[in-house]
Amino acid sequence: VILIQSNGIMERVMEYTYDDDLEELCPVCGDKVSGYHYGLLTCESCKGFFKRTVQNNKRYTCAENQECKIDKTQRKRCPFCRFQKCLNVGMRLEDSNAGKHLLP
DNA sequence: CTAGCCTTGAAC
DNA sequence: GTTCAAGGCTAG
Repeated sequence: VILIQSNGIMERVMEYTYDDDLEELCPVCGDKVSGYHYGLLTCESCKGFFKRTVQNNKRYTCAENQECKIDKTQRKRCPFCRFQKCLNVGMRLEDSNAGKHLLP
């Protein structure tokens, strides 16, 4: 946790100490992030994908053992595991008051 | 179905 | 008035 103070008042709080990833890639697919989406930094693809999936109650099935490695190439092959990973990294459609900057 | 751009709303 | 993120729309 990093605290940046200015004039003795806390302005911003950084949480989540990622060690390998620089905060510029999706934790899901590894594409370039476009900003904060659903509680964390994701790319436009995952934003749209997650939206489509959750909002329309999409139902995917994994042909394998639900252990697919999700990267920029395989993410299209297994939407099920992609979605699993989205959930696993902490994406939430509504109310994801987690690692945002300062919102009520 | 995927993914980028555009639009809209809320917070600041 | 500006910025950020959610949502929508469309082309491939």
